[in-house]
Amino acid sequence: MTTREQITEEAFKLFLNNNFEKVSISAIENATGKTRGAIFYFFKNKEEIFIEVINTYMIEIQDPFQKFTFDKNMSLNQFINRYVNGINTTMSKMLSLSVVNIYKQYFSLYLQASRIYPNFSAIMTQNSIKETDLWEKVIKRAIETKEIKKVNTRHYATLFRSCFLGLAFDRCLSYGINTEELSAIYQTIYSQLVIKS
Amino acid sequence: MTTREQITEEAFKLFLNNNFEKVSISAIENATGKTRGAIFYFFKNKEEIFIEVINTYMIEIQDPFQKFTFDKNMSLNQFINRYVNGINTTMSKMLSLSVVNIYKQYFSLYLQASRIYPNFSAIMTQNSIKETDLWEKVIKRAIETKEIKKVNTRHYATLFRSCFLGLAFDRCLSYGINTEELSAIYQTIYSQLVIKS
DNA sequence: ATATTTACATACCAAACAGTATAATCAACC
DNA sequence: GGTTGATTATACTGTTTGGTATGTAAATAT
Repeated sequence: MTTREQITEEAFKLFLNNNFEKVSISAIENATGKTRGAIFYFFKNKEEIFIEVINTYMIEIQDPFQKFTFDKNMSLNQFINRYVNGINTTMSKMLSLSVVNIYKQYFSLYLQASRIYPNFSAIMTQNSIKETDLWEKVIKRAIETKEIKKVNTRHYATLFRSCFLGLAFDRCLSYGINTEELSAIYQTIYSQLVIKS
Repeated sequence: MTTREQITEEAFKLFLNNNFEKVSISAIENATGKTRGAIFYFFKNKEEIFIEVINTYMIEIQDPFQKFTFDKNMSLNQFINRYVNGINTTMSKMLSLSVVNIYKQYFSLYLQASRIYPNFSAIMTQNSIKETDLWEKVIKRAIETKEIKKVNTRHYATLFRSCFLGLAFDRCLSYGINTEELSAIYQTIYSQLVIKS
């Protein structure tokens, strides 16, 4: 791993646990074992380190998840399973770096970024719309194929998306989110929509 | 308004827009028109100001909402309307103090508090459980009275709660939440559960 | 009338901070 | 083996920070 990558990774961990202002260059020195000289050789200032952290660990990492293959023949049920699995793997990736309470830290960093990183809000808004659109497509197809009843597709798309976010946020200060519970809730909603044959 | 209240209110506005570390005592001086002497006469240190802010604007303000009258005879449909209205009024109260993007600021403060305010996580966890319990009670009654179909009450209680939170968080960086949309989504879920007579 | 408390204001300080200037080290290449 | 450029270490600086020490005018109590 290059020095630049080391600095970014350690800074990421620090920014997860503390506010931008609280993370001092000295702290990054200690965490990386490098000195001021090395840090300011690669980065112009602290903000630039933050930008790099967000690019690496919040924007690029989300991309493959956003673009995860949308199979034309996928049923809503399959999509739900795929979605929950996607959440699982993304978060495993995170957990391999950090330690505990990943959601709380992630949400915190997310809001920090919205203050410091230019265009962050715009990028995340785009992602949100894209994901909801994806949900809607799948739901529409599920209605066409008579997998589920006819419902307001936009509302259900929003619901499927918000439901995970909301649960994650609600639980982020306590015992955290549980993939099985999330999956079960999705199944409960689904079971009210599905046309039993 | 007492000096103490003035300091608390101005500090609240500052803490909504900036991280704890970024809000300097000087900033509070400027915002209130008072001086260091006054501030440290009423508060031991910056943390104590923060604690007071959280007590006043996050904990006490939520209490009446948490305890909002649960009428034994209330249908799920009525409860949903009451809930959405409750959100509306709570947020109006906030808006009268602050300016824009209230959810983003509120979530940010919420996560700040979880780091600085002792027991904040525990208090909020309790609130969360209480609210979900309340939803579950109403749903159970709605099943008993044959208002709605038989469903997994815990899952739907969690869903009804998470749905608002998730939508609010999802939209907090963009155009914000819309009460009509929220209401419509709740109605869409409800319409799949209701037994049409 | 005097003493004491309340409610601030002013001046100051040590520590921590981000960032800079410069020196030292290292590897690669001629 | 000396030169060059990339990388890292060290020493330092001006500024900002939270907090304190002290002062003081008015209110209240005795």
